[in-house]
Amino acid sequence: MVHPRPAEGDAAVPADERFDFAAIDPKWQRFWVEEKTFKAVLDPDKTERAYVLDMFPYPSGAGLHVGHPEGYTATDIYSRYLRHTGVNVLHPMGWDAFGLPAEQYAIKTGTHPRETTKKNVANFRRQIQALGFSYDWDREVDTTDPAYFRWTQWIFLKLFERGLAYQSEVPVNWCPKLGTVLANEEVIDGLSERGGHPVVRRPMRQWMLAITAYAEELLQGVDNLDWAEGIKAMQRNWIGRSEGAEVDFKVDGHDLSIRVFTTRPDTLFGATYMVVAPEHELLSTIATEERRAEVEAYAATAARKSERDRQDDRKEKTGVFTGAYAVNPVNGAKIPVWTADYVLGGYGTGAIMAVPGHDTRDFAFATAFELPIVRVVCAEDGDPSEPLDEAFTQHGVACNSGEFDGMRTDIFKHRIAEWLADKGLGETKVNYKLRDWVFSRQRYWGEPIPIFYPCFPGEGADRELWDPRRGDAVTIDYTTPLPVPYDQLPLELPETADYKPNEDGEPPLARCLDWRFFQDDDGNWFARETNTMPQWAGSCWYYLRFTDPDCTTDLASFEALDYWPPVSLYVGGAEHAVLHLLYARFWHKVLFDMGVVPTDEPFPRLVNQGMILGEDGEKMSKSRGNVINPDDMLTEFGTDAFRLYEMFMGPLEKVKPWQMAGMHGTRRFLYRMWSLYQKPISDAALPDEVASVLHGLIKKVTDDTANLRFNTGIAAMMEALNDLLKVDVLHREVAETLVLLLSPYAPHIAEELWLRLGHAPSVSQEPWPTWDEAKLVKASYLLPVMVNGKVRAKLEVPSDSDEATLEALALADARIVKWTEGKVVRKVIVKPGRMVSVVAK
RNA sequence: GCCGAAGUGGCGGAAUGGUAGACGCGGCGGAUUCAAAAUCCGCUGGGCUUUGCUCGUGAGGGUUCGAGUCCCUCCUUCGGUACCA
Repeated sequence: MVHPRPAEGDAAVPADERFDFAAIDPKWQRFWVEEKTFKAVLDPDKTERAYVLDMFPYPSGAGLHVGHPEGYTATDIYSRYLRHTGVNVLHPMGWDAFGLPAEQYAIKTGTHPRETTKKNVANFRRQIQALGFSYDWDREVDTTDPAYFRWTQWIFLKLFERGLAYQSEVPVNWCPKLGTVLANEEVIDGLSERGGHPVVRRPMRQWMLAITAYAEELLQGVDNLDWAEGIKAMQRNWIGRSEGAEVDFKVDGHDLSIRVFTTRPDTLFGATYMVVAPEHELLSTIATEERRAEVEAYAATAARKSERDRQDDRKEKTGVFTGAYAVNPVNGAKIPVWTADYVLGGYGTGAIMAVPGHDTRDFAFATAFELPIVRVVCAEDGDPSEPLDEAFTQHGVACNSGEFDGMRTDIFKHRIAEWLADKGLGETKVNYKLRDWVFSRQRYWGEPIPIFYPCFPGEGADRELWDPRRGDAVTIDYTTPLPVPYDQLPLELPETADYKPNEDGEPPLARCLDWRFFQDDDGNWFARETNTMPQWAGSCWYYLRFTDPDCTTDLASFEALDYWPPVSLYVGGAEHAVLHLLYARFWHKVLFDMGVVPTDEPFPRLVNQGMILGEDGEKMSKSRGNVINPDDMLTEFGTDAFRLYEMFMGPLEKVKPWQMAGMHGTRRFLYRMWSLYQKPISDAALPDEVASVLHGLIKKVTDDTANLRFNTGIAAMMEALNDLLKVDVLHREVAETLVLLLSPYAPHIAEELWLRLGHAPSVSQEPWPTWDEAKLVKASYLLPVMVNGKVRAKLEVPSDSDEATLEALALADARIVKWTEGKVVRKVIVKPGRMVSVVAK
């Protein structure tokens, strides 16, 4: 469709022509892509720069849903706005494309995950481009591209060099029948969710990342982040710092002690028994002969349970007495040692001193097994001899605690820790819930871990003719992990048609023998690591790659990393509140310590868009049949109406239900906007009232856009449009300003109107309008007058009236006199421009 | 349980401690039409004795000339998390 460029001053088009989005949307989308309108260029002279980033999507086969464009539209409006104000903006998009669905599809159909990914990426790109976003498409990245994951592997090697990547045997859910490892969520009552086969907890060699080494830095960094309080709280809770003390309890009759961790050393005198986790290393040592069988049976049962079951079973406390006794170091009391699965092997020391008087879990356990309960804390005015019918968990005053009686427990807590340290019985200690990150997956479609190991002929192998690539028996020395040399990166995935892990839990790569085994020049054999990285890996640093996506010498050039980061605004769903954001912050801090990046936090400002629910107020899902497809919306309502609606629904962060009727509303707004520009354009000077309204609108829209309050910014434009449609002419200044204000929100119609106003494209590169405070002032305004807190009159008063004048005007008004008659006016509060409040008794 | 967010018309939502309900949807009435859709105009929180009065922002208290907004207690919903000693 060809749009004749109208002659100067003649914007008149046939009055019956409607905004034809079906023709106009693709026209401008093509224009932007072809002209590279939104190409971001590193220009050291442009000091005002911004990096506006969306959490890049996993390109699923289902395509875009309406939640994606919510955040994308918000960042797009913001990016376009910043560009109008002269800021150099980096606004990229890419694909987090490794992941399980493509692999499962491969197992089912034999289609290579690479093919599935390629197809899905193409579809996502098409859908996203149809939304008219101002991404710099020259910076598109794909985590599955070897040129990209070369640097993911590079970072892994750096972590390995720094001792932050290591191997460990950690328990996983292993289902021998299915021949696979299962996630906690996939195990129900000790059986696999699919098929109902038994699942065991089994230690398997895994690669781990030592995120706990950064626990304190990750925690402290949270304080300075401009993120929603809720998300910051979730990160803090996940890291889970707790301060307390470790205390040694001697085991009676043994030359050994068991160390416990407690946050309440002030309750030490109340420890009436001790519990060690079923997986505790000393359990079988301390168990007495007559108790041993029962203890071991209990430990075996506990080992068989998945974490999920252990959580589900927690209402009912179980446990077994070991027969052993420990000595309380503060009072010499002999207390029984039990084992119970409410004590976790992986936290603290895997053993606790139980204080049933002051811990709810210990109280429940002591009650169930009839163990003694002693009060050692009471309220300030409480009675130390009063029995406890539930655990008293607050701080208070120490009692039944020997020499410490009467001391406030919050002080006692620190005093006793020092006392224990002096006596060599313990020390203060900080613990974190955060665990090291299990970084390996027994899967095909992920980044290969760039590590290899020496290997040797296995038992019974013929040493002379031995060749592990033929499947000869092999012994791999996993204790000697060797890094793939940097110049051999990327280490790419081998081709295979077999994507399933085998019955031993070995990943598919283990069967790619030609890839797995190789010889050095001296004829020594080596075996590659066959686990791959988890999906999180690629998303841990993609925001750095966007700054310089084609760099071949570094993950990005120094100049790019110095110029663009940190991300000035990061927008995405709250479902990534913990894992992605914590992992990315971790990698970023390591890179910062290495001197690779200049800032210690990657995302100083984060906004989480609220989920969009279905029209029924429920989460959108196929099974509920309440899914809205963006493609359908674009066809029926146009891109701009869709963008406007998603922003007009309510505040960005809020959870909001979809309302199809709302789409009609924003489309109608655009039709009306189009019809406004059918009016004759006047070059006359603006009348004062019009100028006042226009400048008020500029101020409101500017303020709302800059602060991401898009819903009210749109409302202001709707309101202005309603007024403007009532007059016969459209002043050129109004016409042009309005197009500019609209352009970040509804860029297609804005480009078209800008063209028809006689300008060359693109409106997106025009300067943002500014307002003049002086022009906001009107000659008079409506002043509400209250009597005793109720509005009784509204007076039209001159804008320049002073307080005394306003007070006089208010008190003289007949409607006010009616309410003050026969009363004494005690006080008059006058706020010029706001209201007058009269107090009369 | 704990942490976080939020409760305002028929619905989505607006309101620097200062006219509660902007804007949009829906509804009602009208114009246009043979008719309908679309479009345009007007009205639209409840109640009443309707130039006006009164009630009204989850419930109850409090601070203030004035509270949706600030403080206290409680209720409900949503999100996260959980035997973390």
